[in-house]
Amino acid sequence: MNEMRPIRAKSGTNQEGASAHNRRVMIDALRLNGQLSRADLARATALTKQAVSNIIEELENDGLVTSLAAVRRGRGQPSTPYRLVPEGAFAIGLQIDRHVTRTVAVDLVGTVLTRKETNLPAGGPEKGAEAVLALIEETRRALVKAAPKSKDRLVGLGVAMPGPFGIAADQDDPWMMAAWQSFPLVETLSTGTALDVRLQNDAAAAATAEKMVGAAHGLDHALCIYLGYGLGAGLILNGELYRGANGNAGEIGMILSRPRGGADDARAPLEHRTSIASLCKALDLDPADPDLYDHIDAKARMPDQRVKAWIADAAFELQAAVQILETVFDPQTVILCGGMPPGLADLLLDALHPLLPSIAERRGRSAPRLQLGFTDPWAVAIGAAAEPISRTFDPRFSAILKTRVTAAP
Amino acid sequence: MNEMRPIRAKSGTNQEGASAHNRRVMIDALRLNGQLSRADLARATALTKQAVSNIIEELENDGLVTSLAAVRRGRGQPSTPYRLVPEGAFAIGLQIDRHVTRTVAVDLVGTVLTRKETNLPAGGPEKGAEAVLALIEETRRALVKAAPKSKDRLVGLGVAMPGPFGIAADQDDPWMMAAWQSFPLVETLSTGTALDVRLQNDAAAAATAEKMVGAAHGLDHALCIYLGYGLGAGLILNGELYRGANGNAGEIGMILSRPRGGADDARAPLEHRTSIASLCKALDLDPADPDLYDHIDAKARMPDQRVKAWIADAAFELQAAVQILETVFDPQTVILCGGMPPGLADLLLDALHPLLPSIAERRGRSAPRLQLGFTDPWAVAIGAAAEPISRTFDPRFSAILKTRVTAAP
DNA sequence: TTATTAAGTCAATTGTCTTGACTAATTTCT
DNA sequence: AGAAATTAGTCAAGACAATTGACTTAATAA
Repeated sequence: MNEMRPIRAKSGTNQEGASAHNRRVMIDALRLNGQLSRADLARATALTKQAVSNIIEELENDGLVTSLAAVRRGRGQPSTPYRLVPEGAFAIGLQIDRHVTRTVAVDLVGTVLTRKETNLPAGGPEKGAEAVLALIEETRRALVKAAPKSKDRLVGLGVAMPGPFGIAADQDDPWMMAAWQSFPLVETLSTGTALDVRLQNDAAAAATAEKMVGAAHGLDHALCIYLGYGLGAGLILNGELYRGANGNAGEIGMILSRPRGGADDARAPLEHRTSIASLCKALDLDPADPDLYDHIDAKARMPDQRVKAWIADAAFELQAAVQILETVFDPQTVILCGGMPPGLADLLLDALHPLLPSIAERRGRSAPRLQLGFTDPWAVAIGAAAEPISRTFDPRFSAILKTRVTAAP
Repeated sequence: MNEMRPIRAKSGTNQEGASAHNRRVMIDALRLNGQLSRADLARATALTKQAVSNIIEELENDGLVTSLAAVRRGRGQPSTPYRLVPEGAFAIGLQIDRHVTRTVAVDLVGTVLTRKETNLPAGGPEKGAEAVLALIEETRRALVKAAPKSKDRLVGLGVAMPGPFGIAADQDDPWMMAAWQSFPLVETLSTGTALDVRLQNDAAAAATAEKMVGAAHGLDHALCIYLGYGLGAGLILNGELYRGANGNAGEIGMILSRPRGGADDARAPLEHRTSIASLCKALDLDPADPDLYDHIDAKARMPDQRVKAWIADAAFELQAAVQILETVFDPQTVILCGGMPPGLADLLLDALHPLLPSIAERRGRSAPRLQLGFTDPWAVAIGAAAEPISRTFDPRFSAILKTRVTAAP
């Protein structure tokens, strides 16, 4: 009788949605400002003192916030500040990369409590999935040992791996990332761990880390360029990570552009020239070498001609990338991060200046156009762990709505 | 006593915020689906039948929706569909461009009711502001004549002009756009018209038009490349127009890239090669000529060598721009629009194919990677007029919050 | 004719924020 | 020293909007 076309509509909300949002706003405000009194919170959130009082009391009962000693702030009754309780929530992060697999556990404020690293057995996900589950189990045990409360307060498992997802990928990748990308990893880990599992690409995870405990803390519009084995960008727009229609937003390593000295139509992916993979190629390093980081570190400390040439090339491309991202997104700042030795990062940042002119050159900037973020190789795993915390506690549109709008990775 | 640092926090919400959101969700659903019954709406929005009934009754009393004849849909009581009432709201759009100033008035569903065009007196905003106010007044009168209800139902004035805003601009622009860009236009128009005035750049306006009545209707992730006198992009992300930290997001005409055949470091703004301005330059046309459109139309119908060369050049650059945007945003589709004769648009679209490979090439795409949007020169003015409608009636995060978070243009 | 299904209403309930009056603690003014 | 002003925070009642569950109405299917 009826054609049964699907009805397209956004979800509605109710008082509980509003309440959930307000709880998140309180937590966000405490995270951003360190400590605030109930009156501070009322002013900052435009809610009434009474509403704030009720919510704070609830959060205190839930073990998410705690009061500090009263402070006198001039005239009037002294205020009682509140702060987040780190042990209020925990999450585990998993990074699957080509040469290494890492897990970390973090608490509500982003402190790292455990970290583990392993090399997956060759053979892709069919064999590797089991090892990954074992690693997570081990991490969980270590976390419970370090923080017994975590047993009931684990909010989820965040997974980060190189993107893009859902695309016919390079088949000539010896680390079988393509196999991992098409493997039903989220489902496998969900059933294997009974945790809420979400997947993002490594650049997005790096951006999540920068947002929670790094240079993007408190910024609503920030872009993280992540220089790892590949090249990507994590996009923080309107205070939330932007994923795009298919979870592949920010894969700037796949921008096609002309190499220096190439012909007009000789277009190649940016990450062929600007990534740790390209550095390894340029320096004849073995990317699978467990001591790769130290080798690169040594090279960066005493750069020879080949290192200098790679840096010049990479900086040339990154200048363009930064200018493009600034022009397209109009962000407050761009953050350069990646799993590389600090020496290399400094050389690269240096070589990027002066930056190309862009609309980001405006009077009264508060943040620098480009700054260095985490270069810690663990940043991606930390960001992966930060995602469940962010999803559970940060204010976001989808958290208000009745049926959670989940974007497929 | 106290250091008085500002407290950073997001705004809270309450039942009224939730209610406002639900109203918007209903209107959005009716806009997207044409007509829906209360039961349909309840299912689609995850609200209860009763809640929907109350909201719909209220919207009907407010003159925003109306019921249609009951329809039998198989077993069960027939349902009563509702649809939007076009006369429920009106808005005026103003486009200030280099050579021409246009106003249009639209209703709730985006139908254009009046359109006016004028040439501003030379001398920039000091002299032009008065003429603009007069034009708006004239439009308002014409609108009231065409739709008497509009007198009490005018929700705002949307203004579109070329960006970027707040940047030290080209001073050698004979049309004094720089002067307009630094002129306090919003304030002047606000006081002069007593309307709610908001400013956006022309590409954003074009995207707003595409979203309300064009190719982006119902899409949550779409990019509109706007080829006008300059070159820009309007970004629809998560169903909302993205403005960036300073309202300049999408100014892709200012991407610096190497011209075909140029040296590696010979970087120039994209719009120097890809814009109607560059076309005029290439064809020795006078951009201020009131018959410019017809001249270009004639050229496009019988393209000579110079036209072909320009198209090849522009398409070469646009291919790269589309690939960059797809890679960075991972949208559902990219829409090419602009104020140009359809013949030229077709030639351009043709020359853009085959598109460069990108992550947008995935199985099961529902929308084409690139499609043609409005080429109507009035699209920007229509988009400007659609902005107040969208701001007033579309679901958006900021509409739920207590203190409206307004981004400065 | 009867059962089933679906749309939509009625009336009471619930959850959450708001309102306005209040208490408490501190500094500033006289 | 005492009074006034200011600020933090609580108490209790009220308002608002969605929910709940029973009900009515109207159609098709058996």
